[in-house]
Amino acid sequence: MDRRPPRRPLTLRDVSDASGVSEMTVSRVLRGRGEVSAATRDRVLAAAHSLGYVPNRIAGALASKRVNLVAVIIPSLSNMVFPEVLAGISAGLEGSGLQPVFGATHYDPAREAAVLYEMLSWRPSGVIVAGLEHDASARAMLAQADVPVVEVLDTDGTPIDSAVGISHIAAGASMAQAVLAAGYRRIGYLGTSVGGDHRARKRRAGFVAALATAGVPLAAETAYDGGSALAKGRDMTAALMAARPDLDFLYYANDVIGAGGLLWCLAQGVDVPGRVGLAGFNGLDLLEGLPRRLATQDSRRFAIGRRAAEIVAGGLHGVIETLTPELIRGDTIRTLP
Amino acid sequence: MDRRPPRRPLTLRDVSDASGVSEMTVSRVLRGRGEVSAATRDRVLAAAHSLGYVPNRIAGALASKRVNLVAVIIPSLSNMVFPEVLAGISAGLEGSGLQPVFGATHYDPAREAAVLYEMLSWRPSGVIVAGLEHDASARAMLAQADVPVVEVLDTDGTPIDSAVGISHIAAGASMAQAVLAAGYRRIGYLGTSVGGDHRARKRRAGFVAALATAGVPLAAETAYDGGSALAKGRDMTAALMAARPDLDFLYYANDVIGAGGLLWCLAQGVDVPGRVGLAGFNGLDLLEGLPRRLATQDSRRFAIGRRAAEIVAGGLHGVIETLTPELIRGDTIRTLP
DNA sequence: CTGAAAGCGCTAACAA
DNA sequence: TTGTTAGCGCTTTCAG
Repeated sequence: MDRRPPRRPLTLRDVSDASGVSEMTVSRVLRGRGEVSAATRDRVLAAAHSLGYVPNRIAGALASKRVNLVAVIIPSLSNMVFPEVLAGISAGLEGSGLQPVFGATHYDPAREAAVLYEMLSWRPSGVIVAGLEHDASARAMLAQADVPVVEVLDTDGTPIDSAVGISHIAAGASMAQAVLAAGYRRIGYLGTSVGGDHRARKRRAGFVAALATAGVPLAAETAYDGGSALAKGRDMTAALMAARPDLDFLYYANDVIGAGGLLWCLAQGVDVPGRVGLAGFNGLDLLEGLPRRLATQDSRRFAIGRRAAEIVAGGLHGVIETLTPELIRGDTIRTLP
Repeated sequence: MDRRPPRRPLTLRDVSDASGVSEMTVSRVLRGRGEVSAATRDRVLAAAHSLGYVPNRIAGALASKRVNLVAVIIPSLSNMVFPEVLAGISAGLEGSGLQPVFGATHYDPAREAAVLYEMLSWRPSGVIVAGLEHDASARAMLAQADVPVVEVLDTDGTPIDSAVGISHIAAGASMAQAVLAAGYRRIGYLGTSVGGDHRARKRRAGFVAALATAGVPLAAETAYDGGSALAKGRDMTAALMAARPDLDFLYYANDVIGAGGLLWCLAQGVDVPGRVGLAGFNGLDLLEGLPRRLATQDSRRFAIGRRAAEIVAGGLHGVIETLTPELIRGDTIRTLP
């Protein structure tokens, strides 16, 4: 081993001195650009390696105007769904040399704008942001950003640049049709009270509208906020069924509360799907281990993240892709009326 | 899709021209540093705002050698646990002006080193990395990095700089003692086959060692890889109990497979915790909604993330904190032998 | 309180 | 194939 490296951070110049090759050529070797003789390359790499040199991308980015960062802005990390989108983004960025930087908004438009400003100050090569709803300031920044901007998870609205997602209005409507076709008529909705969750709101709206078209009103509805969603689903279901024992179908804002409701029904010996039908949303893996499979719709979040990343990596603009959320009937919607 | 003509990005100079104030003073205003008259400040802010100027932190970081990025390196995003650590980091960074940049290693040491190199090239203000096990190259880079390095989730080993986590060996041992005290003697372990999961391996080792001290051998063991963990837990449990019906306790590598096992037992009418006791690990919220609460240990992942972030934000070095994972007995370990 | 000059460490563009 | 010359857009430093 050589002696301890200096506390002063190493620069290209150190590698240049150690190898007797000009800074420019060292730079070429380290980036794998341009023609460099094998001998020179070896000398440079040996020097860089033995010094433990790590290039300074800040300087590199400033000089080249190329930044390998992608800004990712999502509401939260606690909701299972977003990490899965991140995983998809991570997968889609694979091999492109791009790296995700993420920020959470906690469903607060002002924080979204602040986080976005912060991220744009790094001049990322692209922006991926959840949803189509942004405040005026965020909207202006996104419109001015001269890089791919992909709004994900939702296509019910007008994107600023590209969008990849599903129509939550259509998803709600599609579920309503399946529920009606199965003969259920006294239908309750169990949602969340997170004001900023536009996608849940749209599903509910699509669901209610489709019911209305068939002359069926929403019979009851309730909402929760915070805490363990599985337990909340159980408790909400117990409360709603106590208040409205006539209900024959329960549509949940998401699979986790739906699973809680399902477990409650099974524990109570309620006949599912005969006496009461159930459905959630997201298509979580989780459901596969339950004693009975909850009806749901696959929200395609991994695929959405991956596709968004590909759009950014490809430097594309104006791409709009609406994926179709597969309806998974599971065991909680009866087949015959 | 289409492509857009590049626009020249705005610079300080544009704001300077628009406001008639020198670049230097504009810079001061925008950073809130130094004494600037209210009148000048207002003029500058008005100009910056109306232009939609976003500062270029790349240039700023190069000039000031200050970077508001924190590198976060975790094995994966699909395992619930890591997003929660990220959420803790996000919370701990709140108000510090620091932003997390994350990368996933997929439990591959070579990828860990590659991701780390990539991140260090941005000269982050700190590094938070999962675990104490790294390859020689990663270890060397971390040792040379002149910023806080916090290894999280595990304290069974020697950290490079700081560490915040729990002792998984002790956690396994502690669970073993609870199991033995309850009188269980024919004990099986249900784990994962992810080779790089050092923490699960350490829990198992601590568990087995503590059993051995009491003269009790591990009676059986099995492992899974991939797929829906809840379903896997159910299937593994079914298979193991079929092969070894004499087992009276099942220790799971994590709560999700444990929950799957619990649901299977309940569905089969197995007397839990009388005939068979069960325990998992992590203390997931999920468990609160199950018909019976699985015994587990809180792995303190949010707190760990937050604390690690605080260490980075504080610029601290050499801090070692071992949190204690609370034992949650739930309803799946009997109280009397 | 405000401004001018001199880089930060690297790479584009050109020269040799 | 390799080297030289200018910056990239900002902040530090020091002068007014």
